[in-house]
Amino acid sequence: MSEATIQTYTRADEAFDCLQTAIVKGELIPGEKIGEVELCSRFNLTRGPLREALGRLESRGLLVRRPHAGVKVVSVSASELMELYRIREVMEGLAARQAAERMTDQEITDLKATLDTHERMIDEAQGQAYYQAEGDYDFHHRIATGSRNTKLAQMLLGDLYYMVRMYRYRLSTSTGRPHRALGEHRRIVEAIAQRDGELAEFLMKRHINAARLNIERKIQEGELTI
Amino acid sequence: MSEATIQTYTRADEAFDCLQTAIVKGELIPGEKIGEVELCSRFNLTRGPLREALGRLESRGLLVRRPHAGVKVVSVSASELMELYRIREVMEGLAARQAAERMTDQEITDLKATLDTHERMIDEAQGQAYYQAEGDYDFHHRIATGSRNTKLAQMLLGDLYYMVRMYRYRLSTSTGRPHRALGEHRRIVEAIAQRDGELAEFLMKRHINAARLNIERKIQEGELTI
DNA sequence: AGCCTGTATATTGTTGACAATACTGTCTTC
DNA sequence: GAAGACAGTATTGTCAACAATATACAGGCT
Repeated sequence: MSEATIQTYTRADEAFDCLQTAIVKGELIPGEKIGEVELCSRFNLTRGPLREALGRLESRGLLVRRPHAGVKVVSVSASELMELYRIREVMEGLAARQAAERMTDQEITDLKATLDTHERMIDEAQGQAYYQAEGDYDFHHRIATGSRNTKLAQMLLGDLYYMVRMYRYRLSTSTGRPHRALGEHRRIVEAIAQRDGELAEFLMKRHINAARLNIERKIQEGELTI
Repeated sequence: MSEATIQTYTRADEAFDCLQTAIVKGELIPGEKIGEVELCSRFNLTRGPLREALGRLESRGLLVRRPHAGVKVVSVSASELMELYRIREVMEGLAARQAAERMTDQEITDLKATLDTHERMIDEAQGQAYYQAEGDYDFHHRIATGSRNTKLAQMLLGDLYYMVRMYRYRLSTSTGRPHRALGEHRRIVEAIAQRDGELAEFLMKRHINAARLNIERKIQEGELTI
């Protein structure tokens, strides 16, 4: 049965996916109040499944809801975005450490291969921040999964990354940073390949801290308004 | 208006709270399949709001849902529970550090006062694990809130604690551990009072690690089956 | 003129009925 | 006698109408 893995998708799941990507891609702008009927016609849904999806999104912190008053996309302030990076720092540090202990050799080989792909992507898609961001996302995704820590991966992939990506979509990566980030990625993978969990954790924390400082600097220089 | 803060509660919120506490208190046992209509009659609800609540709970990882097949309470294995503690270790470490930097003097004073209350609780309610657990929860709750990191507090209080409490309800605290835990709490508060974030983080991580080892030992000794 | 109050309206919350799907038991066949 | 297929049933997913509430606007009062 090749179709055994085809899980039946319910309308609520569909609604959830649609809304989540719409929020991440910035089609629904933060702070904007959105009506239920408008969303229904927009995504061809009925209100039942939609409300279920809204509940899930609210629970994940992507929406805020006031009873009888409507829902709106969450708007994260600059300081809150920085706090998000602080959380990522410790959680992904843990993920890197556990990945070093638990990833299979095959997974590590694949991870190295993806880094090569990313390098080509950065060279080819010169300045196209979108693809660079996707590459970065891919890397962190693999580490989170490689940790074999179900809840940790769930929290990173299901919660934090969506919120971070929501902002990464609209801020261009600074020139030079992608190459530096790639170098940092390589060192982290090196540590994982050597099964040095402590080092992998340290390097990952420093990597995310660098990304945070990069954004912080941009905000202070006024290049970026959130 | 003293009633300005009375947020209108919707039936879905009610359903969510009911189910969450029912799961945490063990009234709904893990792995057990539960029907929607049964839940409705049990909590005097209708299926609409209930389904919304189920969606939220699934999104938080307290329930697992298979389309057209029903929902069941998530059953966390022993190793998964240990992973939960690993996550707590890094996240609460961060919370303690930020709390040391940001809590007001008043909050610290209050925190010290609650520790005195906990001490009395432990002495009086000799062996009554329930109250001891509540005191412990209270302490960690205050630290998380004191971090002034909205998302961090949300993830700790809204996600992790419920899963941990779900198991703490059914496992008795070992004799001797409450007093030791209280001592550890005192040292953490001491570090926070001295605004020593680094120390607070270290002590909190060690505290949670000790709790993890305590449970791990019990499981290995067979005193505890999950 | 500004503020408060009351009503109208539009939006959200809720309900119960209907449709689709997975499980269970029985019957048939090997 | 056991295994597979079929149908019935019970449960979940979906829908559209109804009720409740917050916002907005208009009118009156201070």
